[in-house]
Amino acid sequence: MNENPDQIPSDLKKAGLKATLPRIRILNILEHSAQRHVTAEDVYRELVQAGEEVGLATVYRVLTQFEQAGLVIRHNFEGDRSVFEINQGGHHDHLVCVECGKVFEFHDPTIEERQRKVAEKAGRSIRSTCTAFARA
Amino acid sequence: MNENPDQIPSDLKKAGLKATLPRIRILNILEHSAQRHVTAEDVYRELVQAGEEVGLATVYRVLTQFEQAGLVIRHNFEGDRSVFEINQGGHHDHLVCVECGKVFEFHDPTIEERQRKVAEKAGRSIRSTCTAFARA
DNA sequence: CTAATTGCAAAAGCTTTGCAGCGCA
DNA sequence: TGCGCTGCAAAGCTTTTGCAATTAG
Repeated sequence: MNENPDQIPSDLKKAGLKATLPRIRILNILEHSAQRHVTAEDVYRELVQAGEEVGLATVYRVLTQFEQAGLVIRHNFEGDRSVFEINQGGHHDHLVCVECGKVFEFHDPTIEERQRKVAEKAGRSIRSTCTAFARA
Repeated sequence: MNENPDQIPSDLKKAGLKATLPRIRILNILEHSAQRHVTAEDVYRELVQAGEEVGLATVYRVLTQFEQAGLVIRHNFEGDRSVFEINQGGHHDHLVCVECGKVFEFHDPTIEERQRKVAEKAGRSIRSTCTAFARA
């Protein structure tokens, strides 16, 4: 969590990115968005509503850069669009309803530990998890 | 598992689908594909190579119908395309490498049971699971 | 025979890319 | 000032849809 807006520029620099206005605005939105998981379109809409002059392509580019820098995590829950979530370190699992798209989060140390071991056996580390569920 | 090709038509009928040639061929491919997880394009390619006259749109339509009928499970591992897997009942988890796209499967009763409980609390049931991992 | 199904081509989305101009360091 | 970044528009992809022709039951 980052409550100090003035620290955003240095966060960006640490990530090797110039502290440009679009990037600062977008990171700020990601940190304070009401919903934890947002689409590129969501971010774009917020920017436009705030009167910012930003193109959708820039939003996509910035989000991709943030992902590569480890600032955000990209999920493909629905398949037809990506959602982005700010990376605050704490690992957690996602439950996604395939009917309504709703996302629940939960954290289960036992599951996490067992998943970690399986990944380790493959010589890798976990990025994110998602369990699809439905009413059926 | 279904080793008898002649049973495919009845499987389709049970699912409320006419036993048309494209559907029979596609279900057959899903049952015998070398790789468990295939894209619509993969299926289409196999059909064409086998000399079948089938359109890609039909493959997508049939796979979607199969999904709704519970015959296959659709995953959105990569985000840029869906992969389909025949539903043989046994639940299992997926580990997907976000770098190379490789899919590993594993089954952990403890994880499964705990996931099931979380889903139950939300009044739903699990469809599929996916853990994204990478070398990082 | 009749309704369901298919193929083709076109459309629809989401996301990426090319390029000229602008802005941060 | 220089290189990186942005905006716009166009392209690229996967997936869906409209419609006339075909096929299963």
